[in-house]
Amino acid sequence: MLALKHLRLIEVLNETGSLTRAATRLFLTQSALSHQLVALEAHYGLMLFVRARPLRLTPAGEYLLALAREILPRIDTAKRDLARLAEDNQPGKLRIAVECHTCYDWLMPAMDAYRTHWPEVEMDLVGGFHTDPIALLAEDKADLVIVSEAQPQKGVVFNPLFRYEMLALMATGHKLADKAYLTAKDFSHDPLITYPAPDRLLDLVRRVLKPSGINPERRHAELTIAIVQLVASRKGLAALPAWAVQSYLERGYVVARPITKKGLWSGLYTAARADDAQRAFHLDFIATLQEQAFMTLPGIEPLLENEYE
Amino acid sequence: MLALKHLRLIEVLNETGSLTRAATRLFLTQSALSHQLVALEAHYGLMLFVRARPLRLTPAGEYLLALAREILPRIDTAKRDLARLAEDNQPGKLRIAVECHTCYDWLMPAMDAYRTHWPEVEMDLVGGFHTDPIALLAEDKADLVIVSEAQPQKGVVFNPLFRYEMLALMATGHKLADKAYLTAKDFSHDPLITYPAPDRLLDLVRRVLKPSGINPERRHAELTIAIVQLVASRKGLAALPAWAVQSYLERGYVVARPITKKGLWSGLYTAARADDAQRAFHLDFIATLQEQAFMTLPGIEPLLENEYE
DNA sequence: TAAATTGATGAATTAAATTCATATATGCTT
DNA sequence: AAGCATATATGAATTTAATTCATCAATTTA
Repeated sequence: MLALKHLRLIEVLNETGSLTRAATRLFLTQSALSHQLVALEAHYGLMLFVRARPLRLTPAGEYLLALAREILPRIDTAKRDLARLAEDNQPGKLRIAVECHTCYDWLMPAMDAYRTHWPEVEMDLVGGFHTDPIALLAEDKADLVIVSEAQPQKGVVFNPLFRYEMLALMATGHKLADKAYLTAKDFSHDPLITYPAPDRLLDLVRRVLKPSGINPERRHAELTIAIVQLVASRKGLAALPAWAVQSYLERGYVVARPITKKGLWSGLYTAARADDAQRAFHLDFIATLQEQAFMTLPGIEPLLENEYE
Repeated sequence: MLALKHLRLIEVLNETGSLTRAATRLFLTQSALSHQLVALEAHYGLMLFVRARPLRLTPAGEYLLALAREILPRIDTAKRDLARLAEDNQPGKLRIAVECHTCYDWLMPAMDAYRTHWPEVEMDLVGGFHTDPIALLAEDKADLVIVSEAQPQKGVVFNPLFRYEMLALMATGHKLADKAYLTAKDFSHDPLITYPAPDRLLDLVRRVLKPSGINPERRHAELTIAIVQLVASRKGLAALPAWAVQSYLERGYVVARPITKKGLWSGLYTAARADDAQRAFHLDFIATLQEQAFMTLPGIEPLLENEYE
């Protein structure tokens, strides 16, 4: 009894305040965590969390949280050190190319966290836009690319990061705001405000508008905040990841609606050369990206299976 | 991967130098530990132990040993603290009565170790000899008794500690030393040197000599070393636990032989009042006794099942 | 007040760990 | 160097533990 998984549970449960959200972060079900928690509490005859929403720690729980914060980083460091020992000590390189504009928001903190763990790995961002970013791998101009589709390709390994919902943005009081969700046709009257990227990379255009033969007038902006500002100023509609606009929605700057009845969900993957893809420094970067994403981005979901180290 | 059990394995394996001995200490089979070790090594693509006898740590193994020594005591302390939190904070009392003379050898270090973990528990040794030590529990003169037999009794809970072999001791060159093992008849000619205890507590007499109707002349000594000295001086035979005489055998003072073909094996148990027996401070004392015994006494075996916390 | 979300729970399922049986390796003795 | 004793490795069978599934009860939100 009292295993590392219990310490992880307590740490995540304290952060999320909910078994359901903790389950997402730990790639397990709510039921699994409930069983774990109940078993641990029963074993010591103690309550660890007050059963209210959000879940709050009891003093005994606080004690274990302190233990977790002391022990787990030490264990994680040890795992990395072991992985390093197993490698042939040739330091790795991570030149990262990013397809999606919004990604920078969470990529930066992830890179920061990673740098402290792997100071010897040289990191770089490959700037500029590229029609085929995966080609950068073969050309040896990038070592890791973040893309929105895992198109199987020889010598390239993809790893799922997470999936998220794209929301349609409109000005408050826009007539479309009366609808529960938008369809392709709803986009035909207003200009569409997007990042300056080819249609291929715009999920809304590629997967919803183009199949319906709808091609609205365009207007471009470089930054998320600029797009939101244009929408709020009734210059048109936009489609952005839910996690990128959450804060603007809360403040009431704009209104968001799902796209199509089921919602428009996109995924993100990493792509890398096959030989790099199994090295420890590389796998740990992916793990860090995910951890950071699930920690900071609201409403994202796991994408396929994932192993927690 | 990399769980606390792996750290325990590495710690014990480093101490014992052998999977077989480590398995005894951890109440598992050699096979289980071999699988654990191989799995861990395979996961990180590293060797942790050099496969020679005795098993020796590789640098990666040393790293994990250091980790184990850092982490495990912290975890063990936390377990005790949790148990303490669950109790109603009423400190426990441990008045200990011991039936067997030799037991003091390992009881003292165990009590020392325990005292550092549970400073608030008042410990005492109940001196003198008692015809029925278990009665001391009901009389409230002792809280824990170490006995050699678990005679079911109402209100008394027994816990197995370990089993060990009793060896017959004789002077070097004694004619019985030619035999591979001794039988009851072999004890009829020489005096029998024992602790000053009633026959009921002498396993050799109770289980081997008495059933055969053999009753040799007696001679008593208080201390193990005195008994060994008398045997070496050809004053008679003795029967003592293998772990109590190992060092004398190694130095060639006396010779030891098994008693009966299968060997004469005895067990040790703790006995306590039922209400005490499930309290954390009490269970942890038993765990400490066992840990100390398996750590210091050679040739002892587990007795029935046991849960490692 | 209804609807939605969340946690709890027993049973079924799946996965993991351990044992068993046995082969292979190592070290010691003669 | 051969044989013996002891230790480790390993695949398969078994057991045990953990997770999921399906649902209910409780709580919060609309």
